[in-house]
Amino acid sequence: MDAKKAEKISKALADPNRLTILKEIKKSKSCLYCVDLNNTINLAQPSIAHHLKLLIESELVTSDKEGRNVRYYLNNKLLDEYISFLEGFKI
Amino acid sequence: MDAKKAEKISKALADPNRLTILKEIKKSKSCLYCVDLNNTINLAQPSIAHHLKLLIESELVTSDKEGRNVRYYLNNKLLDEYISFLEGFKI
DNA sequence: ATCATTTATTGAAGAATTTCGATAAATACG
DNA sequence: CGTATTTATCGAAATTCTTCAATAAATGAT
Repeated sequence: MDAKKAEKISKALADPNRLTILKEIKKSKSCLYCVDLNNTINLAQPSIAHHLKLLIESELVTSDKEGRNVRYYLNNKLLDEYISFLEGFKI
Repeated sequence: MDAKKAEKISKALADPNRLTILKEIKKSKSCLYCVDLNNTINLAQPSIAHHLKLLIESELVTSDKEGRNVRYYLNNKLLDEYISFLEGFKI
């Protein structure tokens, strides 16, 4: 992973609501629907959509459509690559 | 590590110049002087000082004074804690 | 086909971040 | 002491990010 990609992922992680979304994805046993976040996160719907978009653009989260719902998944592989990048800073 | 702390660290990592600083700390074999960064990073001195301050406030980087220089170190322990926090998102 | 539900987009306001010039503070050197 | 070097702080401008209301788009249900 290059620094530019790591920067984008760091930015995706640099917001409390996006961290909450990742926690909810984990809690939901591998996926969740966007609509479920409206109960968990105290933000207007367009704001949640915005945060999901940033997470997807960072590729930390993937999605697929199921009818009119969207399911979200964590990209474990990319998270591992990001972690490896960070390990590279260690002495 | 709680989410608030992780957010702060993510923010510290969410800038190309700060990632460069961390890389330089690594390259310098465990420490470096602030003044060395002026050659590596194309920013005015107050900007570099600002980025170093954010890294130190996140506690990802520690420092100690040596005469009029300051040495910077990576906080390996905190980086590991951050990585553990991220691992917590994995399925 | 109509209506309801879920998600996405647009545009704008406010907040936070980045950057720099100017300047101050601290320390080393002669 | 006076000067040079290194780092920190202040204040302002520019940019980026967050948030929301309004609205659109897509799909499901009746």
